[in-house]
Amino acid sequence: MLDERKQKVLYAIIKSYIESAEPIGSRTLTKKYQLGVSSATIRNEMSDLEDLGYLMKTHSSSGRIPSDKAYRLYVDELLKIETPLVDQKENEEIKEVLSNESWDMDEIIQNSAKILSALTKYTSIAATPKLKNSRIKNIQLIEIYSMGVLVVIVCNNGIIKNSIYRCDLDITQDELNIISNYFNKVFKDRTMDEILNILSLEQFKEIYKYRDFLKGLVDVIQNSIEELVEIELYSEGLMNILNFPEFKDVEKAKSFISFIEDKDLLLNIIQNTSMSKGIDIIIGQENVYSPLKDISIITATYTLSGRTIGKVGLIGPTRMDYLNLIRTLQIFSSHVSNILDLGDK
Amino acid sequence: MLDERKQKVLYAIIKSYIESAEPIGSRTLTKKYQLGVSSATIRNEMSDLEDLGYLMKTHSSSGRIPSDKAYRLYVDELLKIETPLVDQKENEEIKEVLSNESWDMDEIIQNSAKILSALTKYTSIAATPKLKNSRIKNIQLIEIYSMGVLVVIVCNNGIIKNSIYRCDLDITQDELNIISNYFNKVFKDRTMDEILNILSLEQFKEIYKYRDFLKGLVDVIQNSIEELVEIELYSEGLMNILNFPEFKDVEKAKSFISFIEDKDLLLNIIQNTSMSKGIDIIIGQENVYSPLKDISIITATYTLSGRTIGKVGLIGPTRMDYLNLIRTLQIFSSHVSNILDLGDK
DNA sequence: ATTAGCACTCGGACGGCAAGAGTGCTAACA
DNA sequence: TGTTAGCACTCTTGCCGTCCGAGTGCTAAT
Repeated sequence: MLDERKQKVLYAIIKSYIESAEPIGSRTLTKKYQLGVSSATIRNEMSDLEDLGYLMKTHSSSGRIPSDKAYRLYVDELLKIETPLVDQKENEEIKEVLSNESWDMDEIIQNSAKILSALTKYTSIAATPKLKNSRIKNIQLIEIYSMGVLVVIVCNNGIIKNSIYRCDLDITQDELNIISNYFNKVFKDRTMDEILNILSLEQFKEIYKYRDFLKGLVDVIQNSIEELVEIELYSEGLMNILNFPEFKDVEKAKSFISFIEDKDLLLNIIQNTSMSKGIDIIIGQENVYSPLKDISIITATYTLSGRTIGKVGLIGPTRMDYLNLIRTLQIFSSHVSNILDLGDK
Repeated sequence: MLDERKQKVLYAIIKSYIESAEPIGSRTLTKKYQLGVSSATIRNEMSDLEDLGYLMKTHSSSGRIPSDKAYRLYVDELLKIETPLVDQKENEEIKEVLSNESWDMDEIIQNSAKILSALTKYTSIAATPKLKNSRIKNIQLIEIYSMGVLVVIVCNNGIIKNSIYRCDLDITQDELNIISNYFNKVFKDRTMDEILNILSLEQFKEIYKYRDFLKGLVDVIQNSIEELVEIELYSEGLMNILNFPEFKDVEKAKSFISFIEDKDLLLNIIQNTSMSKGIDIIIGQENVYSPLKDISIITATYTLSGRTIGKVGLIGPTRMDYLNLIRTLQIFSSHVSNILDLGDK
């Protein structure tokens, strides 16, 4: 464990580096922060901190920059503070901005990413919920003249999915109602996963006379459910990273961007963080994906009726502004959860 | 009008510059292309072309680069060729890639932008149709237990919009059917614009007993239609721009990006191009928006049953590969139109 | 344990210099 | 008269040496 002065020095360096992105030396540090000792003393402390693995030099006579280990110490400290110092103004702002939302869950999540990146000036990501375990609330078939049948699936969490079943068969709305009533009986309170498993023509023996019609319909429903179960990943504010000096080199920027655009990889990484409630942070090389050993990812979960169903996060250089981002993300995820719960009432 | 040799020289310079982004000198030009004369002659021709406004120098002893006027001459020539040399392979490729599409028009347009940027490595944009003049085909109200009423609006061009009307009022599905039948009667064959104008409670005197219920419903319908009438602009492949040497300077890249992100401005610019069928090109300073005097925009229209309803385009440096992009865009827009017409059958 | 002082080390900015690519002009040529 | 070879001149780019400032690490004094 670091003694008090070492920690004070380390935090000062971290803060300075987060601010300026420049290595900092002992003399500048003493001028910027009141540390109560001379630059020579700081010099010794810095040397010790380097031996302990918290600081690094970019070259033999440069100032020091924090290592991943230092950031880890720093954020763990930040996360210990249970109730974050909620900035009332920011709180209201987020609430305000989120409140003009529609009730469509997909839209809420996607917009969340947009708002978050606009608010923080970082790149944001948001993953839609895994719907494996959500249930079908209602399924409706509606005749649309000359086009076919509109299939509307409503889930218990407010998600609505519709698709068109194009068919030439003559079928009346009354008959469609019979079929959809039957579906509702069979699907009632089953999870998506269960439905995918049992979905086949044999299930519908009792309405066998519609089998020609059902044949195609079952496919349409299956496709719809598969799309619902799929996790979607949105990212916004990609461009924000161009404002960070560490990405002024276009090649670096490009590699960052192709990383973000590889949704599968990204999804994998954030799904692997703990699904427990709260903030999760991956710093630099803690990330298994080596090409991007100098970016950090902060994620928060959002919940629906208490269950964790998705994630929202921010990505930036390891030097990111953890203090403020953690706070923003905490406020944000709780507001999103509230809105989702409201939609589910 | 330019004599044949001048034109030949000019086109060689244009092609070379499109390829390499480097100013080219007389000697290099003669080595690269068989022009049949010596570099000194070319030198004279280049000097003439500069006087005519087709070429520019980056500094007093540099090679020449084409001016906007030169590109204009060049693309006008290209556009004169009525039937483009359709590359059969590319044709098939685009067809293939587009064929896996859903029937949702919004999705088709958005995916078109994605595919186009992936195919060309340029930044693409696509504008959804103006639906002012499309008509409502069908409107349905569906009860969703404990959530309210699902409002489904189907347009004659296959677009479907649904929204939830949250209300606590007790109303049966039979009553909902009465209301939606009434709506269908009133709205039948009216355009969106017309409906927006007449939409008010007074219209529904005959079903006055539902007025409490209708009060909120009318708002929901109005919002839905307003969203349908709005033009949406998608852009994809923003990052592709970073591959062009002219944007290796991060500041330039940022200004390009903020231009693309200003959807209103962009929409304005592409809406102002002629709505006639075919390809439209804005080169450099032809664009009224001065901050980006060195980018070009190529747009093509797509149609639904013969009527032009939207645009799709590509954006890049003025030095963009007009020849191939025009061809790709032509093939592309005709395929998209085909798919839309199919969905409308 | 702390601090002042000093020698030493880098990176970055600046200036000069040579090489390379290009131009414009002139004079000779077919 | 149009074309070409030749030459002087220009401008960019990369390279090299130098200088300066910010930093470190060590030693000796407090």
